[in-house]
Amino acid sequence: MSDANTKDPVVPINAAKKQVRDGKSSATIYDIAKMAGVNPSTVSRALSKPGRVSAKTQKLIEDAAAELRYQVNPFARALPTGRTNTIGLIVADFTNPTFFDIIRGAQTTGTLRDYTLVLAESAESGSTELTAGHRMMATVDGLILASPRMDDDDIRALAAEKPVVVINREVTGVPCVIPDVHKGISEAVRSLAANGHKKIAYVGGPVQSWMSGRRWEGVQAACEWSHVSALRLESAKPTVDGGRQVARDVLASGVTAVLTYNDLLAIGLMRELQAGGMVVPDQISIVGFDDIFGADFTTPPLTTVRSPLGECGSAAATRLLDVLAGGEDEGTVRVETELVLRGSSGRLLS
Amino acid sequence: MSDANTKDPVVPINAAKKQVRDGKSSATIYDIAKMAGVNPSTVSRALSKPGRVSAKTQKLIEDAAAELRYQVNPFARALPTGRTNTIGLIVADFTNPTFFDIIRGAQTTGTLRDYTLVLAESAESGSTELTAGHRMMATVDGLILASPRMDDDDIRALAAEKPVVVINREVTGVPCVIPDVHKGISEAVRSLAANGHKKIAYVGGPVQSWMSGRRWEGVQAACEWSHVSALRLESAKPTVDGGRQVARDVLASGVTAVLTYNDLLAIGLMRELQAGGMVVPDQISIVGFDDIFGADFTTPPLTTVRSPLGECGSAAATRLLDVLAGGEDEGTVRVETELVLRGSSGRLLS
DNA sequence: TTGTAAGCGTTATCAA
DNA sequence: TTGATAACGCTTACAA
Repeated sequence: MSDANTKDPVVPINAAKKQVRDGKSSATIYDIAKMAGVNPSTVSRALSKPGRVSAKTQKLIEDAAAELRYQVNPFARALPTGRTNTIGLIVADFTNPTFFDIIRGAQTTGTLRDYTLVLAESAESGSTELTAGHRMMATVDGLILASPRMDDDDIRALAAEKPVVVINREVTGVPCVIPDVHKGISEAVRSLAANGHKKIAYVGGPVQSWMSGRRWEGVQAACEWSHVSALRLESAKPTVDGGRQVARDVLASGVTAVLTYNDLLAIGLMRELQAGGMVVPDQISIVGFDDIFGADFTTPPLTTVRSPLGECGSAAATRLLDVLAGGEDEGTVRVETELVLRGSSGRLLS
Repeated sequence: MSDANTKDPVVPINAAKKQVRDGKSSATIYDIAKMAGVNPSTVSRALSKPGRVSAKTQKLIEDAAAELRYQVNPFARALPTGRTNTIGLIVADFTNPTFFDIIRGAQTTGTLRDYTLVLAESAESGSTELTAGHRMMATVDGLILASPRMDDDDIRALAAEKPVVVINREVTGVPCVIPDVHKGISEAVRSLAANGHKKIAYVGGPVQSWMSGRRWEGVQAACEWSHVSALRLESAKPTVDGGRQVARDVLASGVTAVLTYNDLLAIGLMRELQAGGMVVPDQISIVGFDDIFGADFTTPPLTTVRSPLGECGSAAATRLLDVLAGGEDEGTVRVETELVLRGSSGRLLS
């Protein structure tokens, strides 16, 4: 009776693996139990929640576990509990550095709280994004959605399955964390106005982008307040290339300053303008959005409204983990934006 | 008999979860079996490997699965098989844009082959990195290590557990994918020599960095070949800031051109030099390494030896997945580097 | 405080 | 070709 294996009539499913384990791979709670002379369930108790077991056996078990270099098998644990200790993060586009900071933020705080981060790109359309979301739901305890293209109802459908936190967008009924554009934009517009600009343009991002809409609203409001006129231009895509393409519209519009939906657009626009012989900021001021990596590499360095994306990522992870830990949480968390005044904006010389 | 739950003497472990499932959450092969009027094991066969089941029942089962919106439970599957359909990627530093391309590459090809990518940062020292690696091993089928600080033996120890592929470094006995610096560097040095440079410096990265060593060797070889003298300078850290700090050493060395271990160093160096009044490339040429995102944002845009990092990531994932699919694979795959000639290098004017 | 045993969803062995 | 069933490693209700 001491060794059940010897009289086991059926060959274990993967004898090969077993052999390996006996050699070096990870031990199970059964191994620990045998070594400590207790029952496996006691081992389980000792190793999961503290204090459910006498101090003596606790030590016995911990020692055995250490000696055997025990590591829980997350899959075996997930099966009965349903908890995976994993959170998912879906970003719209790996190609966009905006998401780098978000990923980093989420990863860091996830790891801190002993959660694994799994990453997916939603590419393409809102529908494939929804599919990706559903698929991911199978493996994670909760999900962070960064700038999803899905519509609100789809997001709520996802949120009905498991906890979801949305970044860069507000969806009622779902916890969200968004940069509060107000402060940063008014600082930007005030700065522009103070430098004598009377007419500015906002270059929008994708039309479906919730964030782009908010930024445009913010620009309008701030302009009104500062008595400068604002007009909206459209970009084909929110990239450096899109920025280059919109240069002629900017020129044609006759504005002396432009805010763009994001830094990539701003950089493309600036370079195209410079290539055409214009001097930034002497002839035109350019202000980007986000303060992505590399925004200060340009000459002049880009003035931009900083979105604390890393903070968003980490705030989102924190909220998600809090909900998973049993907290109730709804509504929107706002992180402050601020103007980062660098060289691409300033007084008109002419 | 129609509802087993009512007469179940023992309350299921997570009755709450069960209820949810009955409402909407995912069905199991038992549900499908019941619906299709077959045994669960038949469902398993039908759904895993094709052709092990009669066409008729196959269809029956597939229809039922579709109707129930069945999704395998990866955890349940992982338990008996040991296969998780997950690969791990450990990067040294989230803060370094170099890794984003690698992540993107690995992610993309992983997803393509239906594998999930889990991400970890190894932060700090080689020892925590080893720990992270071991921990990760529990959850993944294989591991990609990007520029690890671990020593070769540790990497081999990891590789003994499960398939490992290393990026940006060569470890004998472990499949590696590395940029072949030779071509890119000789192009760079030739270009510099053709522009009349006689004495150039290489600004090294972290001393333990395998890659930095190879690059220095490459520079030496290429310089010898082109009859220009090469000297090596050290940086405190491989960042923009590190680049700024090394500026005075560069100045003191009297070289007219410098290659740096990476683009970040080059950018920092260039800005510091420019801030001190030097004109790039008229007074000094600067060549970076990697061609990271943003390398072309500078003025002048950075000349750099491009490492196809995305390709490395995707090649590593491909190799790993091939090994997991049963292929034998060792040795090193090299991806070609090339000079990207932009504005920061050129002829000396003086 | 500890042991017993059922159950999580899947795969794989064996028998039919 | 299909059905019955043990096994994967862990958690937890219940009994002791």
